[in-house]
Amino acid sequence: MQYGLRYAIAKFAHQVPNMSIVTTSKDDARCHHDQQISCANCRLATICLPIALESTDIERLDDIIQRGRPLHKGEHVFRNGDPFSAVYAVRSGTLKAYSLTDDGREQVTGFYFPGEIFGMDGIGNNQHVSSAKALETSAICEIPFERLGDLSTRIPSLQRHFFQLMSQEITQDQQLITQLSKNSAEQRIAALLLSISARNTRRQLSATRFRLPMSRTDIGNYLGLTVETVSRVFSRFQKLGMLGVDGKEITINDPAQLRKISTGQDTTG
Amino acid sequence: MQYGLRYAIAKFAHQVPNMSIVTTSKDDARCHHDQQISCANCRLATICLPIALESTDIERLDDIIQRGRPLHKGEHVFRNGDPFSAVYAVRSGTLKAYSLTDDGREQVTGFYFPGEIFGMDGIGNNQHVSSAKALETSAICEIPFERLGDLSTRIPSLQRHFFQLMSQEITQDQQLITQLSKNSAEQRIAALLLSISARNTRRQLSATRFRLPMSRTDIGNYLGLTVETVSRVFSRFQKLGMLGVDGKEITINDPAQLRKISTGQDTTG
DNA sequence: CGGCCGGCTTGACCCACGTCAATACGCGGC
DNA sequence: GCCGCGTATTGACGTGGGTCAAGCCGGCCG
Repeated sequence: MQYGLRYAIAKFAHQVPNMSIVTTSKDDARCHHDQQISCANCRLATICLPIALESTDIERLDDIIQRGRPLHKGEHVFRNGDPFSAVYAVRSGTLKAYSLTDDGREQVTGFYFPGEIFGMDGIGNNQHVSSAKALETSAICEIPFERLGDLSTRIPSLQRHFFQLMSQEITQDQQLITQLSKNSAEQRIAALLLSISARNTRRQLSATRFRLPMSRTDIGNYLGLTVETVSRVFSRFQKLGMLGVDGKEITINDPAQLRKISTGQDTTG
Repeated sequence: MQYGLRYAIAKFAHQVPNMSIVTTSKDDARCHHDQQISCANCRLATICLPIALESTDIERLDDIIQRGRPLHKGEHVFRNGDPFSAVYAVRSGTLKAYSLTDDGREQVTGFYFPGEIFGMDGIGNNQHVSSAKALETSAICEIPFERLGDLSTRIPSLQRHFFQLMSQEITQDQQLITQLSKNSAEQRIAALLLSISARNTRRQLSATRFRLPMSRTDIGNYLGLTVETVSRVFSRFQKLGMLGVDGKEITINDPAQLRKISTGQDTTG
């Protein structure tokens, strides 16, 4: 009940991080107030906080960010209807955001990787209109919004940064809208794989080999497709040689071809 | 070239207005700096600016908002790629936002009615990632973002208001995503009609009789459907008696039934 | 080690919606 | 009033991906 929790193992972090950092371990969980982990030395900060802040400003930011223990797979950060009090940054692991339709079905609205920020949907009416849960063991930073607002009035670049974050979320949503309304199953899946690949690159991970943290069902749900279709497209891509698929382990053999497909410039019948 | 224009006939305005106000007339167009139209006396302000501001604060806001002449049907406010410098509020008329896919097709991402704010997509990377054009003769208010940011640091409630606006845009986009990925043509169209009806209500216009400002093509594009499907659904709804359709003039005869359809609770075969 | 359960794959079938095409409507211009 | 063109309607037909129904694989627990 209540919120999910406020499990922030470390400090700030945001839109696509730098490095996967140590995976959430017990050691991290022990971190406390005086720990070495802070925005100032977080390796995700270059992505999460790409703004020039005075070190005193970073300290102020550090002060408001909450820590906590790691989330286990399936645990919620917040649920639809919870009062809104904070936005969150992924430090490690992966989360998904989703909402429920009136008839109770789930709609996945996004996947969040280390360095990315989520939970901004709740600002509008002071309560979350979606839920967020961990797809695997994850660690997050909680950024209380009220205090962030206060801080923003004193640090204009921080305010601008948050406007940018929200604007990016809007842009992403609109890209998904275009996908859903115009593109075929193959195009959507190619685009998602490329998106994950790009986000890995920014975290300095491999762009061509990675493990999908989400299930086929989640992928289908996110892209407006059924599990069966997702599975079939994966098989087709593999058969064509552009993709290696071994369960959740993905190898992109032919990024160029994948890009062609995603943009509809594919010539291969 | 350049921006579209910066045609703001009046002052502020935002998320769904209060009243349709005088339609854009030559008289409005003559309004100048010292004119009676300001945020303080704009009838849309209760919707556009639902925050308590000191009158001195309203004056400051007034000072930064640009005026201009009305836009004609088809004119752009901004285009994809234009540098971002302002957000806009609809004062009268209707506009659509859209982007182009890589292969040049249009994707309508939203319709904007009097009192609603648009153009926030550009904040993220300082340039617009969509275009906005007038569907009919319209008047808008331009709110230079840089100065708005400065002002927000001095008026915290204004900052919060803009965070809320952007959050609402995110929520709306996510609702559309759900529509596109889960709902049938009939459900999507029923939902759009109800949305327009609700927005009319907030402007104190009729909830059951109105003129659609956009073409069937735009509706289809927005909802991820073809013109033909839109037309067929309209005909079907009319045949079933729940809707009166006369070109762009719409009469909702059975809102309850429409609501049932939009939420998938329809029983009628 | 074996059995169970949840997630994934594959096949056969079907239907909502897209495509193509013909026709009708409505509005502005002359 | 008539012409012309863009927008809307309607019909006939095809298909991408949904639905239903079997398997299958792999991890976990006893």
